[in-house]
Amino acid sequence: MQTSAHDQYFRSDDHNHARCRREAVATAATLCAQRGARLTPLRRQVLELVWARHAPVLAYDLLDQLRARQRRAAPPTVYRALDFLLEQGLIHRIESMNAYVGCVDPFVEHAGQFLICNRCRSVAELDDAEIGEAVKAQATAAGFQVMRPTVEIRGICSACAR
Amino acid sequence: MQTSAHDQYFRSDDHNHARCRREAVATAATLCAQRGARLTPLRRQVLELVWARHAPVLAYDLLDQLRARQRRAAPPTVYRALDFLLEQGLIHRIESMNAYVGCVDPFVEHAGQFLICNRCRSVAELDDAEIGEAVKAQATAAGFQVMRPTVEIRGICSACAR
DNA sequence: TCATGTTATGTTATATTATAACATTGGAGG
DNA sequence: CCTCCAATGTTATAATATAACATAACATGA
Repeated sequence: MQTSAHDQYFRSDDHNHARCRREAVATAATLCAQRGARLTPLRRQVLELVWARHAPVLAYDLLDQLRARQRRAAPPTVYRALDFLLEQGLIHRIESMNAYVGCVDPFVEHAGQFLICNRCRSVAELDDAEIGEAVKAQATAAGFQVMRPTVEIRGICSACAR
Repeated sequence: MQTSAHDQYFRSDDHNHARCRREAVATAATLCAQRGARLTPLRRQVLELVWARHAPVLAYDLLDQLRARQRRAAPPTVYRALDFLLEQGLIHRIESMNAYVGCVDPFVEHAGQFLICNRCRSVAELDDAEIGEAVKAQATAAGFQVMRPTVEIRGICSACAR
């Protein structure tokens, strides 16, 4: 399989995504166990659904999918599970899409920075120090105390630009 | 009147905001005239309402205010005016709040970066080259073509932290 | 001037996203 | 087992946004 420098950002179409998802859920289970947080069957199921792709998923799409899998579900079912996963840092909310995406590094808390393709919707999650420092520098100059930085870069990924 | 280094970011409570608003609307009129875009009474009125403060305004609050001023208005009335103002670069949408804020530099197109106080909701609009370049560098490394960068930093402004 | 096409606004209905409030269930620890 | 608290179920509704079509206003060339 060929690789390129871009691969560390966006996943190729043919990467083993089942494995990504499996590992993400396993990691989540470990972290929750460590923290005494309960990754219930519902929450785990929602996490799996969010991990369907490296792309943001809408809350009501999750709702439809839960219902398709014979689970009684209403909007709060989904939003509460998402709230739990957000609190645990297992997913991120993409503000510019009202959507949710799995966190690729849930071990340490971080807001993340996202490159989001407008065509295929794929997301690359970054945690770039230079962006973070540039933001911090401006905040400091303004006497501003950062609580939650949102950095979402919309555009076209290399695969879609070809 | 005392000033501090922070003033170039957030406006003090006692700045002459009526003047900010007047100038913003005058600038908008000039730009629209230059471009052959029509800043109709409705659009101008919405722009004035968005400029009520240096803080994001919700679409349905604008709707209520239009109605309070004896104008027949429905949601599309407001959203269409907002769309026009966004297209002309006269306002920005704050994705993390579903809200809209006046652009402090509408002469050149730019996405802007925002420091937003969670307490008083005041916004400081930046267009910092370092942030922009750090984002650009990551995008380039990922082979990603940036179309619309969203940078919204939520936190506490210096006035509210005191 | 007025006929005409185009842009802007009015109007009604509905889609989409999210939360409030209260009832019920189920698990963990005493 | 109890008991309590956390999790989920359930119903209703709030908040944000757009679709679709009707009417009005405006610009411009005949």
